Amino acid sequence: MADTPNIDLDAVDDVIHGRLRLGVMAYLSAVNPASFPELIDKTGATNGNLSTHLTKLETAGYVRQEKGYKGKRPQTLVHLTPTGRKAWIGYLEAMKALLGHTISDG
Amino acid sequence: MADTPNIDLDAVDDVIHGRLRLGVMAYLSAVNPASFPELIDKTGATNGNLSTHLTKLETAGYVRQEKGYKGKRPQTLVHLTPTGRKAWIGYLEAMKALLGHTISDG
DNA sequence: CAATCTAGTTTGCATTTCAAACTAGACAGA
DNA sequence: TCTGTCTAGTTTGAAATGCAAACTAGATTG
Repeated sequence: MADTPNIDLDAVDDVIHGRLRLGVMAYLSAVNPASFPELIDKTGATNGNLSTHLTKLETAGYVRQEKGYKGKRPQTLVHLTPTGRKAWIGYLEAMKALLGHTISDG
Repeated sequence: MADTPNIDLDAVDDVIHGRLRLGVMAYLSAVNPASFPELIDKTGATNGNLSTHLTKLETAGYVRQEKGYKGKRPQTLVHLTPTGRKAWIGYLEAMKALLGHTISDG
């Protein structure tokens, strides 16, 4: 049967899809909040790069950066927002739909 | 439970990960081969854009473009290569590992 | 008080992405 | 036949994105 798969790329949120941001979101979905150095460690990003991408996620409303102190040193805690979690779930669904087609492959 | 997830972004193949290329690969994983216009239709890409990305996938050895004729009109058939299918499977695994962390979320 | 370390931001270059403009042949009508 | 239009694709240049080097700022250490 030729029921061809529906490819809905618009459902794939580009803000999340970017490789590094995807890593950040995936990590935050399990560990929330996470510190800046922790994210560098886990994702392998440089600090400059991470900073840029966090700003992008923050602009989209997906994370919140809480600038505080750990002792006397500054420490940014990155929180996944409710909006961010919702977007993450949506992304998971979109990807599941997209990636699922191979499953029944012989 | 603080066993933090391992975020292996290097395992996420950038050639596949690009949004449009992801759509092409997903479609080809189910419908192989597919024609150029069919891919335009399914992914919503412009022809210029699709052309560029197919070249990229071809350079990576993931697809093969078979230029033939349907009647007298030219028709390019895009085939997923064995290498491409292998890469696709690898991509699926990488994403599964990355996206899986949320599953047990309450 | 000089050097170094942690934490993070700004900046500029390099790559990537995208669609508009173009090429080329097939068909349709006068 | 030759003019226009349609399908099928490629080239190209402008815009967005991604990345890490260079920089800022305060804390700690010798």
